[in-house]
Amino acid sequence: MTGTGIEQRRDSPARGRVLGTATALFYAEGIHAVGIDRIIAEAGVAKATFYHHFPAKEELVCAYVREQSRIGRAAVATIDTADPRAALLAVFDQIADAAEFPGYRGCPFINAAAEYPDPASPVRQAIEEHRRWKRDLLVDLLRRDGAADPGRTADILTVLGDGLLVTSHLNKPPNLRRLVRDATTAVLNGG
Amino acid sequence: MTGTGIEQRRDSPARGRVLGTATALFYAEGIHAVGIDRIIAEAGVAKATFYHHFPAKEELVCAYVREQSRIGRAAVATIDTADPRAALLAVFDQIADAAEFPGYRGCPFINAAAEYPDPASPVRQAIEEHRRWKRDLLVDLLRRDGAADPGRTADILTVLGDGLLVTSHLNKPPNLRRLVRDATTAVLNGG
DNA sequence: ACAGTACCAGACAGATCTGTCTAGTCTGGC
DNA sequence: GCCAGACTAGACAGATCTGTCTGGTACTGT
Repeated sequence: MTGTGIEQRRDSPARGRVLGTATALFYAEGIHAVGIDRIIAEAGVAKATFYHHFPAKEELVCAYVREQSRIGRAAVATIDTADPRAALLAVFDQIADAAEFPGYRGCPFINAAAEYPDPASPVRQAIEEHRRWKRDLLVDLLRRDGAADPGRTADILTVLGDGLLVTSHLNKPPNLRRLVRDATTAVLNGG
Repeated sequence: MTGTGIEQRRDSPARGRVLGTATALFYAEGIHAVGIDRIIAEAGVAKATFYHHFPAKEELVCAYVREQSRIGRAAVATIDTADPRAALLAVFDQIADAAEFPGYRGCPFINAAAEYPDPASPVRQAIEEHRRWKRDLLVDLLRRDGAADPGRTADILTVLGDGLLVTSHLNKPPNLRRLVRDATTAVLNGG
């Protein structure tokens, strides 16, 4: 049996163009602020094709969140985890990388959650899944780094990460890269 | 001359009802998700009255942000600042207070910024003004507390505050109050 | 008595949004 | 040859959104 049906549907060029366009627009301008008409126009896709791949806008928003999650996981996957301490620092260095990127507009998950108040909504659950993944990653690295209480230190690192993502967007403090490194090191040593 | 014109307009009962309703709805459900029709219906105000006080929705959104700023400043104003160190801890304790409040949905300024991408927009400038006020507050208290580099420590405390506001909403870590206190103390002693 | 204003009720216009539907093209597998 | 499915173009319906306008009531200061 060849890869028909769902598999092909997920890989179709039109679907990819829609998801790519939506990812760029949703992140840059917000989700409620971008309509379907604009997405299909910029993706060069017919409306029927869009609704063929995504039964409703919310499905597209979920796919957007999962796409952002995929991008984040891919970035982390490039990190060598042989040395857990170095890997933890590298994870946080990536925040500084992202913040320097032109068009940086904060954390896509925090921003999306701001637009979806209901914690039970599929969008929020997709966000939660990503945050669970990230926390599990931190706990694993911290355990391997010999942290006394990996769970609690992961919570503190989560606070630090969220804070860095927000502050680097809304305040743009100077010496962000050093601030990230110092704060991370302080938590890991003093944890 | 009596307090006519702008003064009276700002204090009118209808305007207050609109702003109060909008503040509750915008915070709870997001800004783009709440329409004018719903606000005036729940505030019990005629449409003409609304547009009499707020020429456009964006004016109301700006007033909402300033109202949230007023609420935040009022909360801080209750703190005794004789002891700057105690005052700093009290400011961060208020984050834990807010996070325990039923209906807590994160920081209204961070959430609003997520919906207004243009940093030059009036809404974003109102947000920036609040964040400037908060940073100035921290710098002042830190200086009086004898911090070596009040500006830099204020940046770190801003990261911490933003992180706590976000994480306490999206992760709800256990022992939040102790986490807030420990993290703040660590920054103040180690920073 | 009068002007000004704040207010209410609700129709209305015009734009935009989501989502459906029709009608037809192109391509790959059988 | 034939058919299923991915695709395009675009009309259409119905809801909702912002903002305007009409018309009328009530209070307030002069």
